Amino acid sequence: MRQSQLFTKTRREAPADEVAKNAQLLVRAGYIHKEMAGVYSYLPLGLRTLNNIVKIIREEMNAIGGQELVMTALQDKELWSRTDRWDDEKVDNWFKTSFKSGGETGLGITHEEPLTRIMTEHISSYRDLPVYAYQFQTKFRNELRAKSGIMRGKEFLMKDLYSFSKDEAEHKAFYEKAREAYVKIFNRVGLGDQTYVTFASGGIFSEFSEEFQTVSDAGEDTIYVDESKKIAINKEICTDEVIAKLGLKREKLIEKKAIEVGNIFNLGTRFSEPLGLSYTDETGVHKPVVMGSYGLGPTRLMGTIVELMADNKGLVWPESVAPFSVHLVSLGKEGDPSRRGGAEADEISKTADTLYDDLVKAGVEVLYDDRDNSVGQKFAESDLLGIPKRIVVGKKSVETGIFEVVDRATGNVVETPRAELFA
RNA sequence: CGGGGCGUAGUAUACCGGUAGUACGCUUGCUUUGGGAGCAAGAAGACCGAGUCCAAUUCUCGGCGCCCCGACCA
Repeated sequence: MRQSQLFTKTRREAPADEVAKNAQLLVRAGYIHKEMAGVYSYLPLGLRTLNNIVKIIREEMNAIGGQELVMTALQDKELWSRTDRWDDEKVDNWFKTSFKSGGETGLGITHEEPLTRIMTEHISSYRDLPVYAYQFQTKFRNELRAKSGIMRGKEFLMKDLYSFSKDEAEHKAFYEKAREAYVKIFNRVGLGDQTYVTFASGGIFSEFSEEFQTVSDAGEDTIYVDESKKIAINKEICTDEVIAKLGLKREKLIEKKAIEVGNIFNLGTRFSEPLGLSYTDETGVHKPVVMGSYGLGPTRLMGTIVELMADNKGLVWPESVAPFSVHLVSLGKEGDPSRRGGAEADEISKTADTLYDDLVKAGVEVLYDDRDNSVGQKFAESDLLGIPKRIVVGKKSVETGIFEVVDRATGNVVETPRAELFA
């Protein structure tokens, strides 16, 4: 894409109403727009980044047998009443509204209920199980206080997968696969080293749930990490009893701040029983389906990547999620060759144009800064945008066919012959 | 929800009970071009409502919005 066509602009200064690093940089770089407190729009660069994250998650969910669907945002009050999760006393962050025709509805905070009901129409025999279904959907949570930029909003994208299994053993087996899939996802987006499987409260569902916590001072959670075993315990439940149960030693645990980037809940029959999701086993006996839920927020993940990787010049994206893989920066200017320096500038511009076309033809995702701005501004903006590789087209490139390739993360510069740019 | 703070051009900010200033950005022209360029000219602003006052962007009250600390986060 030509940058002259990109409608978003960068800003030199951070917005006054943001404190979180992720929001400051994403707004400055034109990736997102704040609509209201805790409510953000994703602009072209932000959406491309988010879509890349979604794509990675989708691939890993499909790899473990997940079937993608999408459910509604509007929720059926009657359904949620059956599991006792409609009452504001029980769940306090609903956005509720009413139909003109009468009756109440709410915007989905999670989707155990609707999916369980859907499954009652499709699951009736042991032959129908197991089933793994997931979606990417905007969730709405009426948080009293949004904070931390895109990491804790009132409206946010969530991948939620639900598993439906015959029994505990089958559930457990999938649970292990889902955990492995999560590990792969965090590795692929570059957070693997700092992300820990963390034991936390199972809430109303079970003794423990598992969280994936990425160590960061921007986090809201406190966890105790055993670095050698690569697992952690959430502070909420970190008692001597729990430590012993998990086979850990208090002396080896280190306190860290962390961001919860994913979680897995054992749901048991918490939803299948009240909603009547059961199957007939081989012997003709009716049994409730055993469920699990597996959440992962792509938008929060995007914020977490910013928090961990950005530097004092701006965003830094790993190749796997970057909105473009190459930022082609032309130092030339299309123009009148008869003017002083004009011929040279025009040559540079033409060289860059041709390189852009060839890169696009080769299938490279490239953002081409073809604008007529000062060099300093172009480089500063390029740093802010955080695209992993920058190819600079200058005088030298025209004369020698050698291009400067700058690695955004390390700042390393490599003089590269044209042919190798396509490698 | 408890406590605190703040609402001034697109953005970031200053001052002031009497004509609202600066920087970036934007427009036009000329110059400039390897790290957010220079000169000149220009467009653009007081969240909403009520009150006090000769006069309110400024003071008071209410509303709305935003931020921070805490609480909450199935």
